[in-house]
Formats: sequence, C-alpha cells, structure tokens
Amino acid sequence: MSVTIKTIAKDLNLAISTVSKALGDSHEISPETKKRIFEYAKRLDYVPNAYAGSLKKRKTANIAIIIPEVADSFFSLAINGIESVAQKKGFHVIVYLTHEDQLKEQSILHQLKNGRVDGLLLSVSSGAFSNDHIKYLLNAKIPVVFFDRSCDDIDANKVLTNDFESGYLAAELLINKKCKKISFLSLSDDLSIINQRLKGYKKALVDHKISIDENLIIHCTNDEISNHAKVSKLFQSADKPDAIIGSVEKLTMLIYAVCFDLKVSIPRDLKVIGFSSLDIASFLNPSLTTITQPAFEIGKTAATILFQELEKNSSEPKRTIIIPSKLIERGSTK
Amino acid sequence: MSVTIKTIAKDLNLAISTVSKALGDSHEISPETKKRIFEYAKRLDYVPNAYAGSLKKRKTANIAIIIPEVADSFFSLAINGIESVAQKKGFHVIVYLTHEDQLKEQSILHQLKNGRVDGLLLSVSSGAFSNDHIKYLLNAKIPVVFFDRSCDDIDANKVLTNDFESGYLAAELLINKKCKKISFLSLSDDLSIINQRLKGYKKALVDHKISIDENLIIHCTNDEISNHAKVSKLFQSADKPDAIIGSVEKLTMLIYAVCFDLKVSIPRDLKVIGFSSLDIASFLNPSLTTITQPAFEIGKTAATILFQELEKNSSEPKRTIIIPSKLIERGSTK
DNA sequence: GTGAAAGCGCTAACAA
DNA sequence: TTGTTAGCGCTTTCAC
Repeated sequence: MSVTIKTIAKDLNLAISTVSKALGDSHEISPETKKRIFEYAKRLDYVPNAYAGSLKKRKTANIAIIIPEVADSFFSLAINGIESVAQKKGFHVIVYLTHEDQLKEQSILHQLKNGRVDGLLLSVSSGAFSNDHIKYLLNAKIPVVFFDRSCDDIDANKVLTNDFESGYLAAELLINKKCKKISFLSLSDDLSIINQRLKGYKKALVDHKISIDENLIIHCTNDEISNHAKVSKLFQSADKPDAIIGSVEKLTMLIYAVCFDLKVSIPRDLKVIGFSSLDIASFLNPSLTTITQPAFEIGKTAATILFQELEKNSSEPKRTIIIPSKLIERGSTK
Repeated sequence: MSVTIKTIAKDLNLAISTVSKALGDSHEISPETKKRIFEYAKRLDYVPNAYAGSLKKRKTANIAIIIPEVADSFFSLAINGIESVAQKKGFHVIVYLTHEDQLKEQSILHQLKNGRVDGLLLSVSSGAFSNDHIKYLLNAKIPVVFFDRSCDDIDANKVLTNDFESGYLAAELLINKKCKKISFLSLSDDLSIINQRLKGYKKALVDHKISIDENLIIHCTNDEISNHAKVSKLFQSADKPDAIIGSVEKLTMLIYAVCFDLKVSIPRDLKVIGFSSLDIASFLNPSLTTITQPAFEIGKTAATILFQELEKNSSEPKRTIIIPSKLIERGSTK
C-alpha cells in the first residue's frame, strides 16, 4: 500500500485535513506542525495520488497532443516544443496518433471528453468528415489549441504557419528556374493546410501566366503503395513534370524514392521542393530545398497559449498566430 | 457540468449503483433496465470520468513512456510500436522526454510513483547516477519494462537488440574494407547499450589483430557544440581515422555535418557506419550504411510485455528479449 | 433485480 | 490553529 495523507495523519496524530492543508502550505497551519508534517512526508517519500485531487479540483495536470504521426520531423520537433513548456508547468503530455484516420481522431477526442486531460493540442487529420467531435469538446469547455493543421470553421486558438505564401514561394522559385510543368503532391483535399499550400502554388502559376494543369496535381492518400504507383506513373507519362512540390515530408521522401527507382536525376531532370523540417535536408542526395516550418516554435507557442487558457478560464477572444516558414534553397532546385 | 452516472440515475429514477452495474454490463441487472440505461447514456453521450473509477480500482489506463528524445528515428518508430499496442488495449500513452538528463529522469519517475500511470516503458538516459529511483518504482509494484537502453543491474523485463554483436559486425565490415584506424563515437560511458556496442567494436579489432587506440574512441556528451568540436579535431589530427562508427543517430549525422564542413569525402577519405533506424538512410549523400534497429518491433514487443504484466499481476520471472538489428551496407562504406 | 451505503485519496467549507 | 464532515464520480459489498 502506498503512503497517503491518511498514513501521515494517523502516524502524527493529526487530522487528515490538517495534513492536507499543511502540504498545501496553507497559512492556517502553524509553522511547527507544518515542519513536522513536511519532514515526515519527506521521510516516507509521500507523493500525492495523481488523480484523487483531480476529482474534486477538476484538474489533472495532463494535456493531450493529437497528431497524425510521430515519425515526421515536423511533429517530433513540435512535440519537443510542447514538452519543453509542459515540463516547466509540471504538466504531463499524453500523445495520441491518428495515422491520418479521422475516425480514430473522433474516437480519441470522444474519450477525452470526461476529465482525462485539462486541455489539448490538436493537429487534425485529413478526411472528409464533419468537425462535430471537436466542437463537442469545446462545448464541454475543454480548451483546444490547433497547431499547424487546423479547422477553418472552428473558432479556437490556432498556431499556424504561412502556408499559402509558402506554396506561392515554392512554385515561384521553380518558375524562376524556368520550370514549365510543376507538379504538386497533395495529401488530402480537405485539409486546410494542404489547400492553402495548393492555392499558393496555383496563384504563383497564374501570376506567372502558366496554365494550371490538373493532371500535375496528384492527390495522394494514406496508402503508400498507391501513392508510389501514382507518382511513378506521373514520372513516366508523356506529360511528365520538370519540377515537383511535396506538400508534406512523407511525400517528399516518396519523390526521392521514385526518382531513385526510375533513375530520374534530381535536379537535372526534375527539381524538387519539399515541405519539411528535416534537419538533415542538407545531407540528402541531392540536398533538399525545403520550406522549413518553425516546428519547435509552433509547438512551444501552441502549448503556451493552451496554458494561458488553462490559467485564466476567462473566455478571451481566440487568436490565430502565424509563425512563418522559411524557404531554404539547396541542391534539389539548383 | 458534464454527464455523470448520477445524472442518469436521477433522470431514470434509478439508484446510482444500478446504473453503475448496468453500464458495467453486470448480470444482476435485468435486460430491460440495462437497455433503458444504455440508451439513455448513449443519448446523453455519457463518458465515464476517466479517473473517478481509478481511485477505487487503482487503474488509470495510462502508461508512461520515458525516452531521451523524440526527434530520433529509433524513438519515434518505437513510439509507433508502443502506441499501436496501447491503442488496441484502450490505453493512453504519456510521453516523457529526459533529454539525456538523468536528474530529469529521476524527477519524472518520482512523480510516477503514485498512480498517474499503471506501468511504464523506459529507455534510460545516460549518466553516472544510481538507479535507486527505478528500483523504487519496482518496489512500489509499478511494472517497468525496459526497451533498448536498460540497466544491467535491475531485474525487470527488457526488450533489447544485439548491441554487442552489432558493434562487432560494424567494426568487422570496416576492417574488411581495409580500414586501419576505425574511430568510435561513444555517447556516454555508463550507458549499457553504448558499452555493448563499444565492446563489440573492440572485440572485432582484437580478433583482427588491430590494436585499440583510445584516442580514436571519442566520448561525446549532450553538448552538441562540444561534440562538433571534438569530432572536427579528430578529423584534423595527424592521427585521423579512415573509418568511423556513430553509436547513435545524432552522432552519425554529426559525422556527416563535420565531413561537410571540412570537405572530408565519404567514403573515399572516411567510411561511415551509423546506428540508426532512419528510413531515408538510402537517400543521404552518400547513402548511409546502417545498423538498423527493429525500432517498431522493439516498441511493440515492450508494450505487449507490459500489458501482460498488467493483466496477470502474478510475478512471473522476468524476461529479456533480444530482437536483432540488421547491418545494411550502403554507399558510405563502399 | 434493485438500492443504500461505505469508501478510494484528497480538498474545502465549516465547527470547535 | 486544528478537527469534523461532506463530497468529487465511481465501484462494490450487503440489504432488501
């Protein structure tokens, strides 16, 4: 049996509440009693039960972070950012992976409804479902902060990057390199972040009087095999592109894989830009031109905002913070 | 206010205990009553408070995973493995990062002592401290499963890879490539996993009649700047190596970085092998010869064992499971 | 088959 | 300054 407040009270011949107050460093308790209690608690290495108090106080000191995937440089760095804040605040971070499956996301959020966590950081999965499950949590007064991938139609705090502009810059760089047929690997049509990037890309084409060829916009899914097939087919078509933008890291690496298989030479035959926070982009062959998102910073900021919401339960107006990405030119577009 | 069992009981004119039993599908409750209760609960979208029951049952459905770092292919894949099992079991995964700081590790484990989680998966940090904090948890009957990085002197379930043999194979491959001065980048002297790899390396040298040069064994730390300086110095010394083994991913990437800065050509001037589960090792420049750990599998197995411990609280003898790594030869040792 | 009541560990009114 | 008590949401004996 573990040491409880009761153990201490009994051993010290005090009331349970006295011990509770003393441990909470209440001013009602005399210094001597406090001292006795602190010392004894320390001696027994008393650690309060993590959740007993939470019942009464409705605080668990847990937050959730819900992301599609962890083996992705953006998300793992974002976790670092979130964790750095959480650790300072004495919070515990429960990580959920949706694997881009919105049904899974729904079921996870549903479980979070009743007191498992105090708030959550959410980067939504792609999918065409409704967002009711998220609104639901908000109704239940559980603070939600979106980061990176948000829902446009939900009024909540958001920490995003400049996706539209980044898409524009990526395409423009390729246009400046005299590329004529610029392909775009899209992940999912109903993911705001991807759509913004895609819109930026389209805008750049239009601004530079290049017609948009829908055949060059490849709609990938969660199925790696089928994605590989689609990209391979694209590269072997008569109409094959001379440049390509990978809208997420996984797809960018897929481009490298397909080029490797088909012996397409980057950047000679194909210039490549990828959205990615990979710190080893410069060691790739060829080094990869990236739109690098401020992943750590986004995570850190999102967590900071969540804790602000948690501390003052006032319902301030929701904010959207944009932390810009950087275009870093490397070998794949030379 | 959220929906509780009490709400349901009152609305349905039933006793709280009846509702509780019905929701637990107890045979004591008549089918009709059950039906009424289930339907009403569903209608109100009742979700039991996550921790109220845990007080009585001493089960939280939370497990902890404690790792040095998440932005590392091994650990992020291991998380995937763990999460895949946890999700099936309906468990929630709290992730703690120690950043290789054993004091942080101690403080985290300390907090886990009292009911925040039901069990934990631990990959220890380097450091020269004692392991009392871990033994402490075991005494508190909290199941601990080590994965990848364990403590030799603690009797617990462990899921490891064949580090000694891998170190041996790595060195032997380099020896076969006629390398004479094989360096080894070590992370910490008191990390079993690194020591095993190092021992394997030394054994290979001895077996092939190559004398061990302690100057070629670089003891890195958590300080990236200083690591960079150490490796740079090594590469510029008169006694510079013709091959090098990176004992963890971060150090292997450091080798690439330093070679890039100093214009050391891999594999011509220096052959490189790294311990890493990076799936893009083949896209590096040059592609990286790796000792690839079965990261997902290790995580999955460790989680499976943890759940076994959790289910039968019998104290079975502890097991150590070894899942072998693979040496994959690529361009950096050609 | 259903209900009343005690209790998990802790907090917080209220009494003494 | 300290103690008594009720209660957070739920489970579980034990009565009815």
